[in-house]
Amino acid sequence: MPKKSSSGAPRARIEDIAQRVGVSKGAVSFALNGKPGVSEATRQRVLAVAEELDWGPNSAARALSGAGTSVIGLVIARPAKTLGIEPFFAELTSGIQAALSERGFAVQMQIVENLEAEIEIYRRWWREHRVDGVILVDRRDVDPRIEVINSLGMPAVMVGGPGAPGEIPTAWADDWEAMTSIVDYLAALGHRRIAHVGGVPEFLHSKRRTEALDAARQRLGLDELLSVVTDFSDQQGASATRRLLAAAQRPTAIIFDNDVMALAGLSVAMEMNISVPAELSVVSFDDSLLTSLTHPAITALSRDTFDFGHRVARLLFESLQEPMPAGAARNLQLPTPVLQVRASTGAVPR
Amino acid sequence: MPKKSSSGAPRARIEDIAQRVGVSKGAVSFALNGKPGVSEATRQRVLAVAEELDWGPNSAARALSGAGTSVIGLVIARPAKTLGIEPFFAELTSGIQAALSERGFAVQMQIVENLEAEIEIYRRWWREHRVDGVILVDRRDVDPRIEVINSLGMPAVMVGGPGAPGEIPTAWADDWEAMTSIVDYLAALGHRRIAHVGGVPEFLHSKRRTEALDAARQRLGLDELLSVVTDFSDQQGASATRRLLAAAQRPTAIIFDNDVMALAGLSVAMEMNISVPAELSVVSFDDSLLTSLTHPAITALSRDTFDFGHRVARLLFESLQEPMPAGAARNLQLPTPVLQVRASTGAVPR
DNA sequence: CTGAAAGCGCTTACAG
DNA sequence: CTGAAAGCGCTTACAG
Repeated sequence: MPKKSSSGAPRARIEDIAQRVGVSKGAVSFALNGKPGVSEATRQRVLAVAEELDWGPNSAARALSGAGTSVIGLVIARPAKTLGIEPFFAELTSGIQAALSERGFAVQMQIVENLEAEIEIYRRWWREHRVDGVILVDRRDVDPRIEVINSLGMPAVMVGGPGAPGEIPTAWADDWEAMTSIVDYLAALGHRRIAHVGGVPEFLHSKRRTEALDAARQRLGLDELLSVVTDFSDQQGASATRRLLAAAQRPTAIIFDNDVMALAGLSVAMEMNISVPAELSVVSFDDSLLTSLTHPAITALSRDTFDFGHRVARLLFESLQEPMPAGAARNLQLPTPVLQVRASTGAVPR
Repeated sequence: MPKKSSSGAPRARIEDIAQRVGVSKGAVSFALNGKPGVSEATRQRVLAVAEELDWGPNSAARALSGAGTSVIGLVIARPAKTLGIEPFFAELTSGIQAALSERGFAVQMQIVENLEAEIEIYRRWWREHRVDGVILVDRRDVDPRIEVINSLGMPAVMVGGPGAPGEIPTAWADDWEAMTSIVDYLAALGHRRIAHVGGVPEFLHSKRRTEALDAARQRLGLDELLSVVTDFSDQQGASATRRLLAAAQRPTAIIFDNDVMALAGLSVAMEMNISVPAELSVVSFDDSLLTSLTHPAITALSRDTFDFGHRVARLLFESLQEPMPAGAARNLQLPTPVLQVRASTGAVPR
């Protein structure tokens, strides 16, 4: 319970404007909100005085009289250490914010350690009327959040697909096609031993990628290699790479599920004196500044993550305005990421 | 104005609890908030029913009756592109959140392009009672935010020092000493031509570092070299490095003001076939996963940024509880970052 | 076109 | 120990 701050002018209320202008509070409210019921002359006076007093609506009062909070929640359940380094979320958040602030919404954000904590936060935020809706990221293959969100009746958008989870609108890019485009490219360069350092298999996008890789290998008659499972961290990316490169028949190309692991993998190759791309091609599934910072720069799937965030936020707004009829769900397929070829990939070593 | 969501159970109110238990709303409020005025038996019944109904306080109602919003604001005025990649802010934010969520506070975050936009957000958030206080980062040498915050009377903590700006409590680490420790270390390795790829000179910490470097050079009798000014971005870091390394008398060591630029600088050195650390030592002022991901790993000043955020948040809580008497200001000096020596530094080339 | 009044869900003196 | 009532700052039918 913070006390009133000592200095600073008291913040104006509608009452103050009403007194100065000499009309009722109701009239001021109508004038400020552009509703009919006041003369144009009164409206102008009200607006002028509001400006002069630097008035703004008390968000608590507004929320209490049914207007909603104009706050959107975003919870990310990943270890803070690895999160900090992943440019993806910062860009996504920027895009979300850009769309939200156009409409006077703010983003309330929280980083937590696991899914249980994430779910508990949704419950609390909803119970306490802290947000009007949430954006869910890192969709799971089997995702307990969906049932919770639906039972709460909380407006939400899920990032990750394909397929609509119950009534929750979903925005997704085609990870299958994306992975296929990488494998086709590497196969065209002559690679037949293509390894994959994947992410958390519980994440739907990770699973889709691994499945797509297997399908492509079969279609193209490539060697069967395991996809290594990691937690997306640099450590696990590095140790997976070490294991792969130490094998008798080492791969000629490795696909990493994110930019951080690709970077770590590149370092490991240098450590082991394996030249990239002469002896090993490296591809990252995520693009970011990181991938062009290295030497050689890393070939990566590129997408406009800022725009992605922007679209996701707009999708959420649509649901806020007219909640889904039961059974229906809005879906938004985003552009498939495009391969940005850089110096880390080349023809298979002869 | 979002409509009520279609599905989902209605959220319980104090009224609902009062009806079930058969007491007044006031009694329920006392019971829930642990205040005297209700019998222990009643309190237990109330708590049980609240639990059963999954009740939580409507934050708008609470805020409106004077309890504050339990929301802290954080605005970062840096280009989203470079921000995404800087682990510093994500770790700081995590630390802040850890301290805040212990007390039921949430963080409202916004990334903006410039200082003017940042200031406008503070005004709006305060006008609209959206936050109880804010945490300011990237302190400027001449910082217009200080006057704005003071005139609003908004509780705040400034990250960056030294010295207290007006009445705003300040948390800071000693950048002067930190820079000195780097230069001493490099000088001990025999380096005499030490260059510096600095950040935005308007930022107080950047300015302090540059001054400390000049002082150390003079004290140690090192060669005078300019500190290059950048915007902290990888591009400017890379081009500054190229310029430095192309000079007739190139430096034998370069100090980079953040990890992203150090990474970019390392890539440039590789591009130019300048071996690190044999021909060039590289030091980063920021430590993060990035610096250990490279090959060679980068020597860097290391600090516990998570803990930093935690302390900053606690400092803000203190001000929320008892606002500063005019003139007084709380200050918190944080541990000076410690040099983490890695493979990117070595003896001066002979 | 305008005013007076009730209501949103809490908290908190004030009576009993 | 408990209840009835006022108040926080808005919005919104309801009368005039």
